[in-house]
Amino acid sequence: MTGEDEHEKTAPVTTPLLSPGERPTLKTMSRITGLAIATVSRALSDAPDISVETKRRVRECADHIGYQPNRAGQRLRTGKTHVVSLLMPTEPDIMSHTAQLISSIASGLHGTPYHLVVTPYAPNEDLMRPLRHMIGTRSADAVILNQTMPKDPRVAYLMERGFPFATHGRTIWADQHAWFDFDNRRFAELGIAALARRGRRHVLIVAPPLDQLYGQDILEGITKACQIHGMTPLWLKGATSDSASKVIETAVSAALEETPEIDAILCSSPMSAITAIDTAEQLGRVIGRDFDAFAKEATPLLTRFRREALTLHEDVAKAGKALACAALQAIEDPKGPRMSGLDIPHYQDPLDAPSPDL
Amino acid sequence: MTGEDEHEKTAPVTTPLLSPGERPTLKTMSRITGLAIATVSRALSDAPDISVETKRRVRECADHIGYQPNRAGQRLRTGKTHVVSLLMPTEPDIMSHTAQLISSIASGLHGTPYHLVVTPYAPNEDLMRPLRHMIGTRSADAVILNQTMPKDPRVAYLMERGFPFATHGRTIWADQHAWFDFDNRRFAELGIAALARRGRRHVLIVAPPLDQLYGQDILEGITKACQIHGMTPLWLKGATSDSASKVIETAVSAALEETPEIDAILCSSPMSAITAIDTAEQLGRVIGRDFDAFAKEATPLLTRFRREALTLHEDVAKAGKALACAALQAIEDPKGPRMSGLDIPHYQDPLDAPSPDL
DNA sequence: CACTCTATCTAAAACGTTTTAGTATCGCAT
DNA sequence: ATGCGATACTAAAACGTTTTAGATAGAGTG
Repeated sequence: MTGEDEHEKTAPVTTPLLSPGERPTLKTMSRITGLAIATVSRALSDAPDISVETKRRVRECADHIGYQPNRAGQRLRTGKTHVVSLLMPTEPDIMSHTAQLISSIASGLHGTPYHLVVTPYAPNEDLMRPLRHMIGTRSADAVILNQTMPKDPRVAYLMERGFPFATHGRTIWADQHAWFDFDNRRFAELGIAALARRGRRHVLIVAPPLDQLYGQDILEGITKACQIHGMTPLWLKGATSDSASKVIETAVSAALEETPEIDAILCSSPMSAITAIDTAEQLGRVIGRDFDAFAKEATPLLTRFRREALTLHEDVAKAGKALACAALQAIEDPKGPRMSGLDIPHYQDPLDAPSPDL
Repeated sequence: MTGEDEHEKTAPVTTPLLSPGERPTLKTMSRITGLAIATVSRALSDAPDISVETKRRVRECADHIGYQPNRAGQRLRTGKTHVVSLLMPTEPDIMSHTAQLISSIASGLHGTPYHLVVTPYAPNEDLMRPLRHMIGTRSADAVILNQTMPKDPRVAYLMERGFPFATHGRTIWADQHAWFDFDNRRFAELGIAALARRGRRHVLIVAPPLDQLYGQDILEGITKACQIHGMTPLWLKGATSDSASKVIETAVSAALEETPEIDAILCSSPMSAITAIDTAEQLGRVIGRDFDAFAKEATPLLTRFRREALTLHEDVAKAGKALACAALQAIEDPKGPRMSGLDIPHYQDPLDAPSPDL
């Protein structure tokens, strides 16, 4: 506390407590404190036959060097895995994006000795905490992140530590790490094109939040496609595609009244599309007649609830497989080439489809 | 092959290969084959300096006693955890039942040394395989099952082995193991009561599949409640609540034409409810005027898409927490009291609610 | 025969932890 | 002095695996 590292004579040339790459273990602390490994262990587990002073010292040392017990050692010794397993059928039912992603990543790991641990964190929580804990306890060989932001601090942290990982969604460092993403620029182009084909000219855009890279891609794709197809984009104000449905409703309602010539809606999420369509219909507009709507969806939500809507399927299962594969590859060769890919969407326009039997 | 255990003199009084509770390890096989542990290990990993004959013998022995490597040992030695971690935000968005369950179980484990591994399996796959593998490799201390059937063979297996577990949904052995379930009998009663209050008399029941216990509860609940409220239940034929929407559509359509006096629909899933409502409306009936619909849902699907429908919320997050807790308790004391609980639903009828501002 | 080579196997160490059995020290009653 | 019982610590074993550095033996070579 009193002196920094200014003059060396005060400190009795302590051997460096922790050599650079060394992971702190009980042995490390035993060396530092001069106590036996057993004593250190028992001190940390608050055993009754360790003096309070020793416990204090050990705990201080542990805090200082950032000791976290090695799970494998504990497991081997105690026979406890500290794992609870949830068996889950991979049903092709209406699983949300997340569930489907989990399921397909785990499936992608099938046949390898790896399995998938799910670590949820509250949205308002420190993003880094679960990551630090995972790396600290060495409880995984790789990590998969989703909902990555352009300058995601987690990605920066992982790259800096050289820890294997893959992201669902790109970052600004996309050329330096493994990722998988959906080609949202293409999605935007396909959407605008499909709406233009139906003779629509004024499209209301329910845009995604712009803090993730895909939002910007959609923005650019739409802008470009609108120029090509001679359409006028109208960006929804005051709401994004993941706003609460009430908020979207209000915003769409206002937009439609302000700009009555709107004859198309393009949404980046099925939920917002449903809300937008409902709102338009409540204002007396009929889908398919007065306007058309285009949106992407990971699970057949819109397809089922609003058959009139034009939908583009986002293949989450494919993303899961790819991410599993990328994670394995990153483990195998952390310095090696990074697997990544854009999933180019394919849109089959109902106009071109063989007429359904309805 | 030639002789069974008829006369003992043929076999040179082999010590029992595997004592009763013993888990086969490399040491076991070393003892059996007379080879060194190292040799056994290297034979299994197909090392180049082991003779083919030895490899054959070792592999045979391994198959015979059902050897599966201990993950903790491997992890400790190699430093590889064989875990890939997926970081997942616990967003309160429209997560499906499954995703929400996963998320809440994992949250329930927060603060304990346990974490959640998700093991998906294909619906057509052998139900027991993932379970056997998990127990075989000792890769978990407890398991949580969902979608349990009344006589679920997995439950029988786990009880027989004395392996800690908890189920989402009851079985016929519910008094002997930890479980958490939703009170579907009560759901049925509440639904019938709510429909009766609206003056409905002929209710079409889109029943759940009856291979799970909850289906039978709903059945009984409805039967009893209909008697009390003087309602006539009409069981949908040819489809259950998890049939494909086309199937439900056809069945509901047929039912409505055959029995025009139907003025209510009760569904055990939101998806089937949406389909049923749509079908009824396509036949010219208006919800709220000509009929009412009641369904339960885990995520606000129906609530968002069909606000006129009456919905009962099934609290999956609560189930997740309870299951996590039950699993931990089962680990702690496998012989101890089993935690279990019925989640009694509470229904707030919109008729009683303070009038909304719409 | 001695020497080297190769093929096959083994002993032992190591990973990090927890726990068992024990040692040393001291005060205190015999 | 001797024995006894705490108290506070430690040495060593064990968990199951993989890997390193030999060991053994037989074959081929000079």
